[in-house]
Amino acid sequence: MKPVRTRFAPSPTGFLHVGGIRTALFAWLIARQTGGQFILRFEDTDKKREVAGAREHLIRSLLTLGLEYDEGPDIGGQFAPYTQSERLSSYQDWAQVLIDAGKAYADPYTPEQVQEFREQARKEKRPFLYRNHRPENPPAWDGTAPLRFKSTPRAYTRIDAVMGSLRTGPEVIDDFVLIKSDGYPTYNFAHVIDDYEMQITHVIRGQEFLASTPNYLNLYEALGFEPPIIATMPHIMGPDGKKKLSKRDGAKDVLDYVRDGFLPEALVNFIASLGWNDGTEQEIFTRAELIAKFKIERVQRSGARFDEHRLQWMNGVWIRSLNIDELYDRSREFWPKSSAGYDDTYKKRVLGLIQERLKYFAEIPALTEFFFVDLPIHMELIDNNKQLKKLERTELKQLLEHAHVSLGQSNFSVEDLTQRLNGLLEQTGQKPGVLFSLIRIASTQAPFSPGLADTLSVLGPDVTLRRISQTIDSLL
RNA sequence: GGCCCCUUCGUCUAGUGGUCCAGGACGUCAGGUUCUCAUCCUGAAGAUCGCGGGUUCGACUCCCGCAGGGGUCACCA
Repeated sequence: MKPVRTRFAPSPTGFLHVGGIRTALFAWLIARQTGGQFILRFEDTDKKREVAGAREHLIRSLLTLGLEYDEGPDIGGQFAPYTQSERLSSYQDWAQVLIDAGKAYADPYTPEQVQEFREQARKEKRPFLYRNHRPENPPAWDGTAPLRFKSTPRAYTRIDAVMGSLRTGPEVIDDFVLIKSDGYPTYNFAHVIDDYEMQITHVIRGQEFLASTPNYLNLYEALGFEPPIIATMPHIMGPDGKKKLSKRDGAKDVLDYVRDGFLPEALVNFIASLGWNDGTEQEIFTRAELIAKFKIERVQRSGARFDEHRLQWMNGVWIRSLNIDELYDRSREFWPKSSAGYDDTYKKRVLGLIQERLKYFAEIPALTEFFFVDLPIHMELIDNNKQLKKLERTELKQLLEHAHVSLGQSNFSVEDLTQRLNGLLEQTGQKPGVLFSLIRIASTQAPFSPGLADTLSVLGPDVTLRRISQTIDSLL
């Protein structure tokens, strides 16, 4: 058995969205579960479309999600280089092989002429096939004209690891361009050569390549290469469920999710579960479980819609699974400016209180602000509270004064606070819905907060009593 | 238009002839957990399995049509 080698081969034309990441993830999983290699290759044969910084961005996206590769443009490897623009001589050599075998020829037409053929076909509502115009005696290829593949049209029945058995007729086979007039190979040619030379065993790619795969098969035959196992992934759809998720339609960069405080393990879990499951009712998978359980045959053939709600839920599950030290470590850069003067111990206590309500780290400032600064008095929190608005201001004031006295004697441990809070309930004869709401609002001025005793304990006596006093004053 | 792929609750999905008048999860709604938000627990609503034919004692599951959606038909990948 040949060692498994999979690859992810993006073109450096932009960022990586969830669709791209999923392809990379599945390729990575296959490599990891078989002890094989995962290779990164840049397909940069279209100079016009290249975006500055895209290479670094792509690499960072993969590494951030933990999809580390064994060979790649920046780290090299046995089959370096891993950037197509640096492999031109390879393509030249194989092009020559094809020319010598009578399997490639120079395209004698001008782009305008080819365009005309195309228009004509379109007008006749027929698919465009270049080979209908294949020249009888093409000139020798001097590198200035496109080099075309001389195809041998035939039907194919093939097995796609995801799509299953696929059948196409000879009408889909055409003489596609191998080498462009600018000297660069097309994707169609370059990837076949590279996959062969890099000994790639599994090609995992998006559905947009499904239609051209028979052409690649034809080229593999002409070159005498054994084709790799091919797995074609359905597209991930945008929110409308129709179009494939694309950058134009607001598909987000995966790194944007990381920037918003989504955990890589949650992102990986979520992306894997878009179109794949292990047949059980398990939803949460660790990286190790994915490696152990992933099966390309179980990947869904239909496109899946990207549901951010579900991602948030899953991220929350992952956040809750972390111990407090690790959670704190991972959330460091998300704390509000106002927390700067507070030490790690304090912030960890705060984090412990909000852990179960966090969906992603970018919510931390909104959830924790009142632990660091006094929020302005929000009287409408009282006025809009359906229990509190029934009471006179003097009554509210009295309740807070009682609380101030009792809490003033507390050591502010959670136990003591709980006891005193319960004591106040008896003393005032009020229901928790009234008393606790009031104290909670007075001491936080926030629309919501963690449990009262926990919150007060973290806030401490100085802050708690000061804020209660301030609220009393503003009730006058 | 040709060719190819797809089609189960709003969403992600389980399901490979009978155990499915279809199961789980997210979301939604209701109730509970001494206050809010969240977590957690319980419960509810939610899919005549795209439609129509067939095969079969029996079909979500097999076959054939149709419809809808998507992809592709570049010197882009």
